[in-house]
Amino acid sequence: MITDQLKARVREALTIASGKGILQLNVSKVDISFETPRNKEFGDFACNLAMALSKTLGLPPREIAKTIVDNIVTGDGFLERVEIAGPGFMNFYLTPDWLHEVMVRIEREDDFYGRNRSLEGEKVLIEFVSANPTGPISVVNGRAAALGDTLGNLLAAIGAIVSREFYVNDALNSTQLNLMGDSLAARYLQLLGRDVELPEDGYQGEYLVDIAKDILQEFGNRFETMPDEERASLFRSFASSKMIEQQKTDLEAFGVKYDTWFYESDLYSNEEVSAAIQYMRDHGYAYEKDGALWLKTMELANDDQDRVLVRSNEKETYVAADAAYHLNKFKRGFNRLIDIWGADHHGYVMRLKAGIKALGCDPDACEIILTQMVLLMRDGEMVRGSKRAGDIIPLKDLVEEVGKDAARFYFLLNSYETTATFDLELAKKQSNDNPVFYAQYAHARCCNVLRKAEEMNVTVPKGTHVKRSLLIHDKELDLLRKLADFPGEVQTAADMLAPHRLTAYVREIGQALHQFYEECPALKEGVDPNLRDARLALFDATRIVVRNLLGLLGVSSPQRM
RNA sequence: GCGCUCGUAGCUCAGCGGAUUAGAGCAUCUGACUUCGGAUCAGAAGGCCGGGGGUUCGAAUCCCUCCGAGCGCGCCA
Repeated sequence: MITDQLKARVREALTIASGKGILQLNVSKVDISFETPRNKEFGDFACNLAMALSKTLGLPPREIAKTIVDNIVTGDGFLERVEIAGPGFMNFYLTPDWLHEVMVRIEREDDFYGRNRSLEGEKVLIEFVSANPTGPISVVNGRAAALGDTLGNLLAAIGAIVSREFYVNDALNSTQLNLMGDSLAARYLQLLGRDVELPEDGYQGEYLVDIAKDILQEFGNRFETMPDEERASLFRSFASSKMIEQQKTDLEAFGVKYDTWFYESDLYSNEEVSAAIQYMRDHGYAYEKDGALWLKTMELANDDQDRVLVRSNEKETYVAADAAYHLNKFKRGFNRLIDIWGADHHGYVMRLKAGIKALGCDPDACEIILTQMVLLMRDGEMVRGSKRAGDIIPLKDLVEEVGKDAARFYFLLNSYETTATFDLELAKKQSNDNPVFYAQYAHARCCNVLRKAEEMNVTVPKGTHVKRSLLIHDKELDLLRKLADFPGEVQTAADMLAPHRLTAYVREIGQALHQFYEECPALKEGVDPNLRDARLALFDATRIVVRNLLGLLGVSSPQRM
């Protein structure tokens, strides 16, 4: 990256200065960082090192800056000059050549432009959505789905091996699932004309009626007369398997595909839960009280009270299963776990971390991302979004209404740290204004110009063979600057686990492209062929960057719209 | 009551220690079609960055406090 070269220059200058005894510091320990100034007048890159060093060196920032600048190599066709500004900023002005070279690089790296290997060797497991199999994927889950999937793309882009996982809460002691099975059985019997009521607090959603119809069609009335208990267990498994199937379909329509669907029930059948509990006992992290088994979460994770692992009725709690589950993740070779949860589970973070620690694993290797709530609005009223009451808004509906691209982009638009209000009507209405189209149009526009060139029998030239130094128009340089930012933007977004930065960035690229398009014609009459070719090459480079960027977001790049 | 999170333009949000003008989009108002497709571009207007203290050369950004909103505090998941 270009800033690495600048860093090397600065480090060189520091070494010289400290060699002369002007600055007294351990050069290898100095952390040098660059930023791209908001205002172009402040150069291509700015460095605040002098201010940062001011305290440790006991010298005024501007004086330090001067020493560094005096010892830095400039005027060699790469770095034009360095200026000191304001309280002690060093502003670096590069020759436009470096921007022109970006075109060559983009062309050469093509699909790989923007990627790097900084996370090589890291094996990351991202677990997200993991909705109970008691209803369809809702728009509320859409946020986690878009976030998790895109984070996966991002981390993979910087070299990690990424696996996406959905945890299916299908354990036998799930009361929700039992209730769901009973509700389904009631629907089934109702369809057969029997006068059966839904269980109290049962699941009211229409989707259960649909599933009941499927069952009726496939198996007829053969479950009508069987003993209640037998039917209950049968319908419980029907309910969950049908639901999971549907969840898979809905998520795939949203562009999310998991590497694994991990069943909680497997943890039990493989006795991993009991083994985990035994381990905790053996290591003194669990104790008995009031007939139950407790985990020392106070000691392990500063919890305000200890938590139950095994109830007095001998059923394990969620803590036990989840600890065992995370141990399983580590055992599969992942050295970094990312869990995406809704903010309503934040009270649970400590417990899980305690559980992980009690099993001898490193709690810090597990990052838990809490997405703020998505509040539902319908007809101007808040909706609780309860699956039981059947008032959820399915993600499927949104995807069908506005399309996968707009739906995904919608959720990636802002940080997961802010509470979002979701109004389906508004989302539909706004889909025409969704910035995703602005970005996609930028891509289509590039394709269009290139296509037009071919129609005019102009061969689209390679950036390598073009007179790049002709690109000196403000809008050309602005666009090139944006394209040059891409690798850094990917890195930052991945480091911060913040995909929403990319949705902001893609709009900036779009803007730069559209402005360039307006002001810098390539194929109009009277444009010098050399300039025309250089501009065509720039369109092509932009096309590649936008396509790569949208790809990271899981959004398609149409050639025409 | 205790804990976690969030308060930035009319609305939806970026910015999360840096540069005397705090940025986008939508909505509002003006302009640009003899066009490489206007799903575009140019411009205007709109803010004591919830209030108050503090740390710092420098704060929307870090700390404290108050106010407001959301969410948690089960032998539920």
